[in-house]
Amino acid sequence: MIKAQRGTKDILPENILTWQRIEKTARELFQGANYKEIRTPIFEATELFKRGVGDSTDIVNKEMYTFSVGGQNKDESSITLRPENTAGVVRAFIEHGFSRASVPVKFWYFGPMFRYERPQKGRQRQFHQIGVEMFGVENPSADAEVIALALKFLSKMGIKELVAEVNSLGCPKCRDEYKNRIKNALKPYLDKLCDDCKVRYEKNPLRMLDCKNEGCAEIFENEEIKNVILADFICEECLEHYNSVKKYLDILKVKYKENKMLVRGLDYYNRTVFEIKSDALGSQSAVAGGGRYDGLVEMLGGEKTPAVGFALGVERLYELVEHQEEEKLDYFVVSNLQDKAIETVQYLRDKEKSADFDFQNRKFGKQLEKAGKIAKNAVIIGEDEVSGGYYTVKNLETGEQKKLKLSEL
RNA sequence: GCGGGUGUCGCCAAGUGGUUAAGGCCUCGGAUUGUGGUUCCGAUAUUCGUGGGUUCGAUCCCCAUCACCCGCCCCA
Repeated sequence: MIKAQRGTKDILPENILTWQRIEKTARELFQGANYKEIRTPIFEATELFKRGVGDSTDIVNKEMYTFSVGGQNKDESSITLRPENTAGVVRAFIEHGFSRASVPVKFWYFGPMFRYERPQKGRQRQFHQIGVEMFGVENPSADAEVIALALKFLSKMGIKELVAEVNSLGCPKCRDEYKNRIKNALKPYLDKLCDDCKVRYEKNPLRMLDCKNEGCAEIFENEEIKNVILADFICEECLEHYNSVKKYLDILKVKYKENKMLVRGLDYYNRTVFEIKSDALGSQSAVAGGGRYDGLVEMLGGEKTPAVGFALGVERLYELVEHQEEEKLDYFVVSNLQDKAIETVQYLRDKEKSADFDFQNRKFGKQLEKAGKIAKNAVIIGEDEVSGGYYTVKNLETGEQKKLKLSEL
């Protein structure tokens, strides 16, 4: 038997209502905030993600669905199922000349992403993200709007008491200096670090900071090291930007917590980064995450354009929201006169009522039993009704019956 | 990629080395050829994730494999 591929899931009718509610809430909220929906392709040139997401990230190194199709030149034909959507949106932004559009350019999206990982709770190989991207605004009010929007969306979905964790990674310049200071401080302990951290030490020292390895954590607890880590390293401009973000968050009454250890795993972030977590999710606790990526548009060949955005994991959100029951049909037509039944159902549907009938023409009692399970009302059509020129409508909750004309249904 | 756990009908779930693998829900049929959601009766797993092995015999023992779950890593 052929089964759904590992790490993929069918979204069944019994679950679809919640998905639709998520999508509807997103559309209304984001469009109301002047974000336009954008739908970009599921696959892109592999090169886009290598440059965009970053060569040193796990996503690019071991989690991409990459394959070649046709063509002789492998570089040209190598495509990848998108592991995230910021790179694709940036590509579209550049390709369609949005840098000429009036600032800010604001997009939102909803769609499947693909990462080849070991599946777990809150982690699938095909998963869905909802996200927003805002281009062209360096002002910290943009960062605050995006963070507030993420929280607003979650609260509209009925999830309260979530707190955003925020941090600033500084700009490339001050961050490099910070990296060097951390490397210098940790140099004497290099041997004691875990293997992963030894690699990170060279490639991306900042990512050592959220290492879960006990040995490493112990080293970072060391007074001297801790001081270096926790020291404010960001430059004047970055600090001013960060402080303004926090000021705007206060104005927006957004609850947030500063977390200096917060480092995002994608290379394109600078300055503001944030994450929204829930402890109801187990070890995959981040529902949403994002930040500023002022260098990405230029890196992908566009004009230098500041940008900020977030992405939210729909499957993780799904775990947190309350699910609603399927709504009952307005009418179920109960009749052993099939001609009448199918005709009446059509009539009801034309009047924008939800309606169905028994295609099997089962016994009256069985039809009514089924009606009781899936509909609010039964429309009964038998010999009496046909000869009398009326329809019997039975309210299936109260048991009350009425004789009505067709136009009164 | 590395550790730990699980795998019996669509769903939940008992079970034991030996003739027919409990039960509940759902579904279907009947009691009831025009009035349901209560009740009663009946039907539905040549089969116990898959493939091997041990054994006179295995759902229950062993090995492998796959899938799922929980951690690590990383991310949404």
